[in-house]
Amino acid sequence: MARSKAAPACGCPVAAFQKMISGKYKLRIVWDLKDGPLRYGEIRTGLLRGSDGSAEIAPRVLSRELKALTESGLIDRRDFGVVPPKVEYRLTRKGKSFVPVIAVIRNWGTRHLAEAGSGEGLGIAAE
Amino acid sequence: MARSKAAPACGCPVAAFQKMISGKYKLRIVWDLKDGPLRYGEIRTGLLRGSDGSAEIAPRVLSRELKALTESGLIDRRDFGVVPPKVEYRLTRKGKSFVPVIAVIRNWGTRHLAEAGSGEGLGIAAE
DNA sequence: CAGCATCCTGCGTGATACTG
DNA sequence: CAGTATCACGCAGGATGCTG
Repeated sequence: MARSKAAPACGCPVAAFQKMISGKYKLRIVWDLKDGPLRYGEIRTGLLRGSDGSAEIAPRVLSRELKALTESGLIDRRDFGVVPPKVEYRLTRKGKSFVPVIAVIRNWGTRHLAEAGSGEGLGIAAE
Repeated sequence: MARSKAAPACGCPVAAFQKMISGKYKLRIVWDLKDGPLRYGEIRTGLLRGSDGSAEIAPRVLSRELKALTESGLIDRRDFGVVPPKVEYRLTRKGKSFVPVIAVIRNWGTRHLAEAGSGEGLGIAAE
């Protein structure tokens, strides 16, 4: 099965998936975005909940994750271009279709890892 | 830093999930194991299919992934202790419960990433 | 407020050689 | 056959400081 040329060698959706969500925050970001658009700062704040409180997220990191997600087509960047900068990130259609997948993961994790509901409030996988 | 606490701070199953499958081959390994136990060499060979043919997998890497998966409780190591070494790896109960999750991932990936049918044959998410 | 520029570090990953 | 040992490298990711 000669593969195309530039086509990544993965050959398996799983590899692409792993690459797409590589990074500590990507899944969290998508998940947090499921309830609606969020601003940069809101995402950042949301990421801090449930994490080690002491660790602030480097802008560089978050920025990169956001950009990667955008280029992956999971989220969409909306720049309002106003004086006090305002940028919102929202899920694309593709991103929304990905939410259930994360739900499955969370569900499994909750059952088999028993990682405590904790920080999330209670919006675990119930909705 | 200081993440060796008993109670992980993540607060979210997703983080644990990511950590558990961190590594390029872990998901592939579990997936390949779904059809039954495999020996070290078989896993290695199986991993090469669909990958860049040129890249051999370093034993050190595979070994570590296997060990990590074992410690994660997803797979079980069975050493026959015979002269020509023979070791089989098989999914644990937990590992088997994880297969459907991978199936969902593969399913999503196949639809939204259209990453080619892969070399997996076609037993995508059907079983 | 929402980023980008720069430096630095740990570890995941690959390659090679050796052993039980 | 099934690993372990060692060396080296690239990149994710954290910490600061600065800008439009």
